[in-house]
Amino acid sequence: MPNLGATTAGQDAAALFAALGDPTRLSLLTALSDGHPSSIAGLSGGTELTRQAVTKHLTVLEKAGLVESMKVGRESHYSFRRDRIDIMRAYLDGVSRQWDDALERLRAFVER
Amino acid sequence: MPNLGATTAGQDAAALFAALGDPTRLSLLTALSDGHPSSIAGLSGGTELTRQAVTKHLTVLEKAGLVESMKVGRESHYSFRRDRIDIMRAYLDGVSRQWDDALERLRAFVER
DNA sequence: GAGAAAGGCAACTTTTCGGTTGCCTTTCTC
DNA sequence: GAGAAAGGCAACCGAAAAGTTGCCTTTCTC
Repeated sequence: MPNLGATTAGQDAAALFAALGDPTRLSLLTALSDGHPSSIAGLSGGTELTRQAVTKHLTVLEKAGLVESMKVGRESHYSFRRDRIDIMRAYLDGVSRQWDDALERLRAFVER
Repeated sequence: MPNLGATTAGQDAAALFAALGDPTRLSLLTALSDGHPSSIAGLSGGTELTRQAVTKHLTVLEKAGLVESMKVGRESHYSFRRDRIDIMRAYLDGVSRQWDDALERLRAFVER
């Protein structure tokens, strides 16, 4: 009965959430969220991860649009894309608002 | 240099995001977010998925705390937990606020 | 009480994911 | 210009995830 044929918006949101659904990627994003664009070497330094592992995670984040990269000389500088965070927050707002509305309808129905 | 040793809060948030990072689960959650607790049969009806597949997804959602179940006769009724959505929104707020702060510091530095 | 509806349990297959290793190219820097 | 630093590319590995099938139990309902 409910529409389970994942909507387009749902697909997008799922891709974003999936990108965030890994502790390492979330750490990378947090590291980038301080505003300093960082190189791959800079981000993998101080970790037990190999440079390639970090590269893969950054690629996932970039494909999800949460991060963007720019070549600077021999380095790749990654930076945070704030607008995408807003998209997800909007999605979560939508879900919880829908929930609020449902509670409201339920209350109205019960009190009638 | 940056702290990549995934924080506790980050771990929690990652688990929540991971639970949402699948189109099917996101659809299930959206279906539940209208406030009607639904049975497994009700949720899998109208999908190409088997009942067991839906059950697995619901288990994932329940372990992540996004959903709770209650036995009613021979049925299991699943419902949405709104408070967990708030946790994720708080995380996203934190990330984007940090970003805002960084921009503010940058602006202050440039204008000095 | 018999058949059907709802679902739990467990084994199994296939795909994806996180990660590593090895090698090659590009760009610095002395 | 030679060596080092930064990183791209591709093959490979092990574990987890997504989904299926088959069978058994519980609860309705006629």
